[in-house]
Amino acid sequence: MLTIKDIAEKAGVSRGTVDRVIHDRGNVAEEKRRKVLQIVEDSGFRPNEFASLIATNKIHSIFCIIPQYFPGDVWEITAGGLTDAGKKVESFGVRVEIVTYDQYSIESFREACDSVLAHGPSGVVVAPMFRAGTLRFVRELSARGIPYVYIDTKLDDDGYLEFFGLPMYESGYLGADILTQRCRAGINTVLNVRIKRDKDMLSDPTMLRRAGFMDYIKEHLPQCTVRDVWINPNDEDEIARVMDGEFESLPENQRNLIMFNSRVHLVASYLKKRGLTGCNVVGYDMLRSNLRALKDGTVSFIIAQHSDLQAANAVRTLAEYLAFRRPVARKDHYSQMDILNKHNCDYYTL
Amino acid sequence: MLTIKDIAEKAGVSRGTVDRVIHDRGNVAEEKRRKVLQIVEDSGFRPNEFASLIATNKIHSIFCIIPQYFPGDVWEITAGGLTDAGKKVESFGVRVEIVTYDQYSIESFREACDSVLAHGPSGVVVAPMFRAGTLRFVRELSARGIPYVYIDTKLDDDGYLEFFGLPMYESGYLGADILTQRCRAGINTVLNVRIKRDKDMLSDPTMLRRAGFMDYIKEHLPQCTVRDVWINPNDEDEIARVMDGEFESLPENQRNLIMFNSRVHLVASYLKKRGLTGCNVVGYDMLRSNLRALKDGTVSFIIAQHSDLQAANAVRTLAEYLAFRRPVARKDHYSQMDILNKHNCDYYTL
DNA sequence: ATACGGTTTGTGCGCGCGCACAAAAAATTT
DNA sequence: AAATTTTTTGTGCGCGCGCACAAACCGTAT
Repeated sequence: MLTIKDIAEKAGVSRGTVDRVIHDRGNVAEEKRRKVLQIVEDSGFRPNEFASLIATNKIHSIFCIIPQYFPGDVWEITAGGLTDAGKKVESFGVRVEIVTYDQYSIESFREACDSVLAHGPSGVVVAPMFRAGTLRFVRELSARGIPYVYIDTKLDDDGYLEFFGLPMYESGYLGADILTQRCRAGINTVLNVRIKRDKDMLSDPTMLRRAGFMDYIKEHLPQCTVRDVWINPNDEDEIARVMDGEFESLPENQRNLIMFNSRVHLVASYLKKRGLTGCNVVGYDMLRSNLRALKDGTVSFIIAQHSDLQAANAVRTLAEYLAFRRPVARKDHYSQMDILNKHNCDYYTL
Repeated sequence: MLTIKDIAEKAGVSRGTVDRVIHDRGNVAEEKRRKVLQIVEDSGFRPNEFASLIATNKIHSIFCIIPQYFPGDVWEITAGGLTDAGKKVESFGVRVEIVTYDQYSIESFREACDSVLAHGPSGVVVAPMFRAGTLRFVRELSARGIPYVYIDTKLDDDGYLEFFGLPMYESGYLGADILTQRCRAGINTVLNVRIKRDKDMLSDPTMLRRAGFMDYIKEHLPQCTVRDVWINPNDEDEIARVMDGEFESLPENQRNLIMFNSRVHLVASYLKKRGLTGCNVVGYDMLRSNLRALKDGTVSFIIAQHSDLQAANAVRTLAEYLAFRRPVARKDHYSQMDILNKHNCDYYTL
């Protein structure tokens, strides 16, 4: 492995000069600069990033801005990924801080951004919900030379370092394919179980999944109707009543259910209570309760998009970029969509 | 972050003493040893592994022993993973070398082992095929204090550092479930397409998959018969003839095919030639040709076990263990089994 | 020729650690 | 008590790098 000293000798200059060239710090005669650059190129020299890390002896801070979350919420999963990655990058001098905002208040988002700016972050991870506010924010970051990474959603600016997202539409399309796998020809009804509370939401991200699902149905099973069933997540008895009502009029071979949020375990509990294991049920996200439902046969498939891993990767690559100056390989990363059933889900717990 | 100097001051000793205690190098008074140990425990001190890496300034070599392979072989995938990981760990002073042996000659395996021992490796990754020979080999490694990692198969000794394997039986079981998903009730025939050459093999690892598959069928679809179809991988015309013959007597809704090796693309080519996209076809391994078959609709599902990633992880963790003294978290790692179809496979290419 | 301002270059120190060797302390022998 | 051996402890150097500061260089004005 080559060192800075080797390069310096080859070029007939001192270590300092090489250092100045490598880091573009100026104050070096054009002629020598070119010579050093040439040798660096030819030899493929890259400064030892570990030595560099301990020499700089800096502490970086990454601030992550995501929506507020309650227990069981999808954003809780994301936050978990951020925290996990935070522990891992601690050893190379990167602290990770999470700042949350109310996703229904642009005001609150501004405050979060301003607060982050005030802390003077080395890097930022942001899950944006408000276009204008985000644009203003990332412009300021760019002006200050602070790298930022989008997760979940991205804007169409090109200043971001990376983007880690979930293909929501595609996961809905996939869900439709998986759900209708079984006896495709005979399917004429699908129940889409939805959460009452979500009815009033301005922008429910799972609507994209629904759109993908609907398009698939339209393309492949035009004769099939999709019926919405609204349930209250906090009232077990009401769920039972509503579902009982639906199932009464539904022939046994038409019990196809899908939920686009992560709460399929709610329906699973109902099915378990009624001893109905033969239904065709598809849900999303690898919550423990969902996995349990897979194992006991009440849910057929779970599609896992690992938003926790996405968040963790965002932090990890940004941390490596800051601490090791590691260039990023690609800008856009879309999560894979794992199809889980009772026979393979045990192998997904890390 | 604490440093050795901090610990030394707290304990009222010098850096050297702390160093001796941490690395169990002896030559330190029992009383002080205990005191230092206490402080290290309490403060959760871990020496900065990056500083440690550059200070030791050692080069480690990992030797990997795997069966010989030809283009398109499964072991080629494994070798790819080893090589990839080798590039990544180069930066922390670990070289990776691959040594192959003829998996039908115990003699050749011995030679490979002896050759590796002669090179004085820092660590070893081995995919064992011969029990006795491997046992002899790993005993010698243990005696010399050289850590070793199993991939693919493991022995029942307990000296290994880690094991990275594929749950073959389970993947066969899963394959059966996926294959028979569609119109489960009506299935009465499955064709298991097999490679003629493999007929003579003493131990074909894919036989485990077949066993898992058969057990599933026995348990869930006892009325279903599994018929073997033998093809010659190098003769496209013969494949067509054989398959034509099989299909002639097979009603359209009984065209269920599975292959337990990675060659499902052979059947896919045939199906494509005949314009048969409605068949129910399951195969294994994420070869590019298999993915293509998924996309064009001739193959329904591919089960991917990522033996390349397994190999890469083996090298990575061993390298980190050697270079950074990172303790290993778990001994046994089984690969996940990803279910791929035409709608999610694009998201799996790293 | 000397002084001066600006540019360019070289060197020394420190980051945290491992390791070797010298110094100090303790134990043993004479 | 002195000499010797053995055990224990402290210190200095180097790993590869970043950064600051001093030294050297250069051209121009005095």
